[in-house]
Amino acid sequence: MKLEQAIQSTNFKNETHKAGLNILYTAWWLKTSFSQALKEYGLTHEQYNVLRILKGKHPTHMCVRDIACRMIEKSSNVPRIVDRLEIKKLVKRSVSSFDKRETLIQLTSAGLLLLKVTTKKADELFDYQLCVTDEEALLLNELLEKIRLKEA
Amino acid sequence: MKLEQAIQSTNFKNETHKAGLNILYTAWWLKTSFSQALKEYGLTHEQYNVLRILKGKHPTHMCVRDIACRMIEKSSNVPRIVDRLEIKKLVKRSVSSFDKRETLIQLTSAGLLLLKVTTKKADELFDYQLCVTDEEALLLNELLEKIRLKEA
DNA sequence: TATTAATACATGTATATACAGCTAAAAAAT
DNA sequence: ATTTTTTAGCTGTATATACATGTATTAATA
Repeated sequence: MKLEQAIQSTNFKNETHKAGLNILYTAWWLKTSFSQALKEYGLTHEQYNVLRILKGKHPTHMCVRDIACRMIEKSSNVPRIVDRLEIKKLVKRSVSSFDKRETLIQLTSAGLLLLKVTTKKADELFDYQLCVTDEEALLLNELLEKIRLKEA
Repeated sequence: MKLEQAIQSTNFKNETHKAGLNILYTAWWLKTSFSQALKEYGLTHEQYNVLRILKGKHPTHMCVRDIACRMIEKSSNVPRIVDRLEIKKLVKRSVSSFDKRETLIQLTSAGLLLLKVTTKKADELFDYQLCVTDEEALLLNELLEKIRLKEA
């Protein structure tokens, strides 16, 4: 669907302005598809993101700060997301003995198992849902990284 | 900043997978910059979006459903966003005489004035912040619309 | 016409974002 | 060694998303 149909608007200030809205809309669309796929496993895409990040270090734990700086949305409230995951027994909290301020988070075996299933599902979704060739994806990545040049 | 730095990850399944994450991250970055700019006017970007949509029909009113289908994020809860705008006296609610189920929303003069100021600011931000040429923006738009081909 | 279905919006709940403030612990400074 | 500053994570509040349900009104149907 063209952006014009999606948001029922035709007068964009210029092509760059339209690109901004197009990025926002595409992100919403992608996030929604993704959330749908995770729904049957009782995970939100933020919870899934935290589990994925933890898997990168498994079986070692990670502190909250290290998880936070790997999140796609930097203003995510990681302690609260971990709360939800802990209730579902997908992760385990412990206090660091090196630095008692730090909370260490670790995947449980249930978390690891659920992650295995959902990762397969999520990867399939990405491959199926995103209609671009590798070359186009590469070009898209270059353009997105260029558009963000004025990043703080 | 490269995506790899932004989310401290290097092993993407493939270029398309990376593009998906890149879109999500870029959208977050853009939304954040945008919200920052609107902050001094006490508006969230969703509230701004509703005001912009209303302006398209001003001085005529619009019903909630028509606003909703023009929102970038389709699952936005428009009645609640209108609540906030109404408290700030930026919009006015009234009941349709044709169909008493419909709530009609209209910009107030205060809303119109605030929109004038914030639109200038927002447009400047877009032009300044997004580092692409018109040709690149056009290409980006084509790629984003292609990637969404499997849209429901 | 009376009943049923559909529509428009409001409202409730769980989760998340955005951001400020708090507490405890560690690091730095005096 | 004591005080101050910084850091890490938790908690509170306002707003938003995602989704389900409720209520009034209109449209459709028997």
